[in-house]
Amino acid sequence: MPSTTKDSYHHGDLRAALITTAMGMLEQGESFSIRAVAREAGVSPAAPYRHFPDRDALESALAAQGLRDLYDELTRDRTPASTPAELAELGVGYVDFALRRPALFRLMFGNECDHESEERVQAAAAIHDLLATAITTVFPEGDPIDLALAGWGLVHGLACLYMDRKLTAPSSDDVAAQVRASFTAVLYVRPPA
Amino acid sequence: MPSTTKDSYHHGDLRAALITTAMGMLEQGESFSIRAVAREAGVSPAAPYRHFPDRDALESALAAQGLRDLYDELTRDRTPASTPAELAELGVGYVDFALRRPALFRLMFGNECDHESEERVQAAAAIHDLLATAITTVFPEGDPIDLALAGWGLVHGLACLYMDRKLTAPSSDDVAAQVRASFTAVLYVRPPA
DNA sequence: GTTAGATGTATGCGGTGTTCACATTCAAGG
DNA sequence: CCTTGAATGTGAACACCGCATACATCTAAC
Repeated sequence: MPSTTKDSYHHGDLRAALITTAMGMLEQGESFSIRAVAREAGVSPAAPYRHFPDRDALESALAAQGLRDLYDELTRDRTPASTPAELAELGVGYVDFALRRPALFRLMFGNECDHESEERVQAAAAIHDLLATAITTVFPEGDPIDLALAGWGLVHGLACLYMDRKLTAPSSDDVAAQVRASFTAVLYVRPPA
Repeated sequence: MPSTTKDSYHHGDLRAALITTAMGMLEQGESFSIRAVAREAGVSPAAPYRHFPDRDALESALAAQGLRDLYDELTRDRTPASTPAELAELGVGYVDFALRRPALFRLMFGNECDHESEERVQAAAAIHDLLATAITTVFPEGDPIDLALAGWGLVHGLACLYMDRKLTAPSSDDVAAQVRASFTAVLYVRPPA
């Protein structure tokens, strides 16, 4: 069984080590570079290219992992959303994830994600399904496509705006409160006759 | 009157030339680098640093210009929004801007925008006001803060998602239609009793 | 006119992604 | 068991980047 540390010429499981190392860098502070990841993994700058054709491929692997993490967070300790309030909590979870792991979130949603990696599309599809079923359950009479569009757009926009400091809140609890408030505001407002 | 082309040791108006050159690069294709801008302006790589302390400062100037452009687009040929449909058109304009000038849009909204440049905050404030008055005019009875949060979040999220290909549409007209559809879907949906 | 400040240049440092030739190791077949 | 080929690592290099520092040149104000 090959170990994770490099006690010989060959690393053992460099691919996994690169991913966890890069993920660790993403968690604390923006930047991550292939060279820095290689350095921290105790390997030469060219070694990562044996496992990922280029930087985008590594990013894609990280993004896929991030999508799975997000899905897990949104489903853990929660029954499928069946009320507007529970739907709002999905949004709160989405925004919270973005603010706790902004660099990863950017990798997941903030680029054109190239030409799909299979695990990535699959992880994204799981989240899409989660949203779609929640929407149709909570609003059986509305247009599910348009409502999902609006719901995703709303929480994604809030996530980005908080992440980039265009909106601010004193604490993550306040962020959550504002997400809920915007959600109910838009749900219960009546256009004037 | 100094010309824009470099016919002598001094450029004439390098600061403006750098901004327009960089803006031109942003318009077509993502990247822009200080060195490339300097190259295209026919000037040495270090020259820009006489006019901008660092890259962020140039980006801030570009972002400010972008914010003014966005404001102009949102107000040109339009009366102040007084109906939900007109409010939706503001959102359509916002998303359309993002898709026509994605690299600039990212500079405007996709980073922490550091420590404010004065022209930048001012340009941003103008847009905030535009949104706030539109919201209070269209929904005099709703909570204006929460509704503005939701409205901005919605259109910003849609803009980002289309920009990063998480959502797709055949043409910009289709994007506009989907923005309107999500807007009305969320406005007229009734939470089940 | 001289001189001081503004503006441009040349050069260099440390960083990046990526490639290429080469080294080492592992795993399979004779 | 030994050979051999594929997988995986190394080292050096290229072209780019942001940025700093020392120096050159021009302009404007006294």
